[in-house]
Amino acid sequence: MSDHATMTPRRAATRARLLDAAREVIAERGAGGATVEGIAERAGFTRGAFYSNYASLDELIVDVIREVGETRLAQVRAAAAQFASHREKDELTIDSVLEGGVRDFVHLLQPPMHEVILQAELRLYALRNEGARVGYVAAVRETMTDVYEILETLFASVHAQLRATPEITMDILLGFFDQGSVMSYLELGRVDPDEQVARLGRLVDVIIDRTALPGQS
Amino acid sequence: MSDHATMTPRRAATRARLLDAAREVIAERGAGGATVEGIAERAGFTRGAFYSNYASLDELIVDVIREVGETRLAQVRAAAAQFASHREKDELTIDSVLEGGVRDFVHLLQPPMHEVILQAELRLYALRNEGARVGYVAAVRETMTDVYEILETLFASVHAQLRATPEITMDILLGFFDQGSVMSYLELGRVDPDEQVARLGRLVDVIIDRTALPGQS
DNA sequence: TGCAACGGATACACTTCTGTATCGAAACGC
DNA sequence: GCGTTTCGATACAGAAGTGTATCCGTTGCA
Repeated sequence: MSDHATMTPRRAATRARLLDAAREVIAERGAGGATVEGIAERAGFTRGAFYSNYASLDELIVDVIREVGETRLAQVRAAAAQFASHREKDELTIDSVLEGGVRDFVHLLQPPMHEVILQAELRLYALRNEGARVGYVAAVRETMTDVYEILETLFASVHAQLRATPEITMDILLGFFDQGSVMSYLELGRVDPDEQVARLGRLVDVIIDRTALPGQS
Repeated sequence: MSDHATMTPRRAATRARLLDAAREVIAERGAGGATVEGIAERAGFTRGAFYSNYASLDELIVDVIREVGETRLAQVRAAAAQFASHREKDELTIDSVLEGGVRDFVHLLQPPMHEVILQAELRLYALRNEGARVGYVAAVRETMTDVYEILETLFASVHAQLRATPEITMDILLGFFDQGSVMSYLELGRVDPDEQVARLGRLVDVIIDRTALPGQS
């Protein structure tokens, strides 16, 4: 199911358009407010096309969860690769490393509002639907593991210590940025990039131990 | 609007029943899936009763947001009062204070699943509806301020320093427990009290500076 | 006691969505 | 090139919800 490689190009393309449409509609109207009719129409099809590709709306939403998870993981890995290539030529002080990290990762911390809403909707959907939980949790955990490895490498390269276990550190990170982006949109209607960078800096000061470090400016 | 003191008892009682029903239905079916019909029926009324008390579903949901905010604030203040009375007779070491804090506040960190879902739904509703944002943000900020003052008093009494600003500290706390309770429900289907207490302890070790402290066990 | 206002129930017309069944057209195997 | 399978459109009946209009019992007040 949903393995695009094993289906005809036409079918794969139709499903891809339905997936895109579903992301939009769920972000706009919520998982509860999303209808087969609305999604098919947004994709430029009728309901007939939908039902010939998915047995139910739930099946499509599970597919959306899978796809969003894959996309996010790919983005994290791309940012990590970019960071790794930068790091080779950059000076290895804690500040330069942090600055590089911010430069390469900060776009992940400023999701547009519809992404914030979509994430929240999918999380809620997973809370309510047993069948979606496994896929959702797996995607989150995989992303967390990747991010934690990046963090560990990053701080190890400047001999800094994370103050907490991987699990706690990742819970802090994820919760912190989730909270920050939501409150930004609620209070300002937008996310301020400079503000997020500053918040990231202050968070780093909390989660790492800077006491016995060389190379501070 | 919604000031129960200024309306007839009958009207106030009807609205209270509709509010309770709305909380349940929103938690079960989402803000998008909640209907006037469903809420009225849950409250034991017909739609006629609903429309004679609220002009629209949106008006009721805004009232739910207000009520949930008030309830949470009251719970926080009750826990704080309980904690303050305990603290007078307890020994003032950092561990006894932390233990007392955990004892009095930990129930706030283990919301039942329907509360977690309701909170998430209301947050999403506020993200989508400009009219609900002001009330939502005010309620969150007021709660945050109260909690921060409690934290500050708590740590000052044992000469401990919070490592970050109030805003950052509260964002970490809120995000951390939001993240933790959601992931607990997704992975275990429940929140483990002992686990949450342990997480709280590890989080405290991250957000405070224990280095130059007296009275550690 | 009587009447006016209020609160809640019922009825109505309208809209939106669902799932299935049927049909034409495009793509594919031989 | 021709038959077969696949894909998407159209049609249909039914379910569920919406907001308004109307009606009736209750309550409160003089």
